[in-house]
Amino acid sequence: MRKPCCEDEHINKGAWSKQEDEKLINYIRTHGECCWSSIPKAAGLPRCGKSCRLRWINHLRPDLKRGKFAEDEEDLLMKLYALLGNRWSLIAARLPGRTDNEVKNYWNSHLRRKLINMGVDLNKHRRLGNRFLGNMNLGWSPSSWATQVPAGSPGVQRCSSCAPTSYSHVDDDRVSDEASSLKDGTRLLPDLNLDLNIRSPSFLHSPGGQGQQHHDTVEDMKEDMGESSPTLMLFR
DNA sequence: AAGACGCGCAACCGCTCTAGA
DNA sequence: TTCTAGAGCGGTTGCGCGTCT
Repeated sequence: MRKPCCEDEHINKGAWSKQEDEKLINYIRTHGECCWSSIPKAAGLPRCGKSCRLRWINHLRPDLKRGKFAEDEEDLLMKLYALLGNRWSLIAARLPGRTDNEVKNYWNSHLRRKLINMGVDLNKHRRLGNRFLGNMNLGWSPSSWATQVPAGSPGVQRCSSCAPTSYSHVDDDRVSDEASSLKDGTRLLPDLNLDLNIRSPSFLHSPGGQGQQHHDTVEDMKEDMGESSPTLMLFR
């Protein structure tokens, strides 16, 4: 029987109060993000470390972008879901200012329904294999990502003894189980490019190259396939 | 006006993974 | 090598709010 992480009866649960938020923000501004399990005691918060971490990551970080998803974010989210599946933290890492929880909620409440309404069977949908990925320009590199996402939140120092937390880097290893097996054991995701320039899948071409059409852009594909939404094609 | 219903979001739960002893 | 604690993740739940009847 697993012991609950917050079994202390003095631990608060439920919505955070303004005072609690302020305590946590002040503590992290002073000491950095470090050792979540000790933060509640050190900051004088009647919360468990897990709860503090979640509150900070999902609501208090200064670099968060709130509000409705823009159309391009929505489009990128669909592409990333097609590529990564329900790895929300990885998807969120590629949507600057968005959290995994936010991405997950948005997917479940908006996009899933949208796709279902469009007749996309998400149960049938499986993550794309190397057929498709091999034709996508996934030129992402950890260094390029590092230039897009700061190593820490603006104005927030990091404890020198601690590794960065998840949103400040992309956890390549955790992607590896499926993605790494896609292409001769070569890890693909470290090369993921946020541009996600999609080239038409080779399986759409005639195999011999005779009469083979080369689609350099999504627009080309749309023209050829008469598709209104290139992203939707990922789910078909 | 009020009760029912649905939706969106915040937070919790329980699991896996990893690092250190 | 094994054990343990902490961190992180995805799934699920519960609450508040808006809309509908």
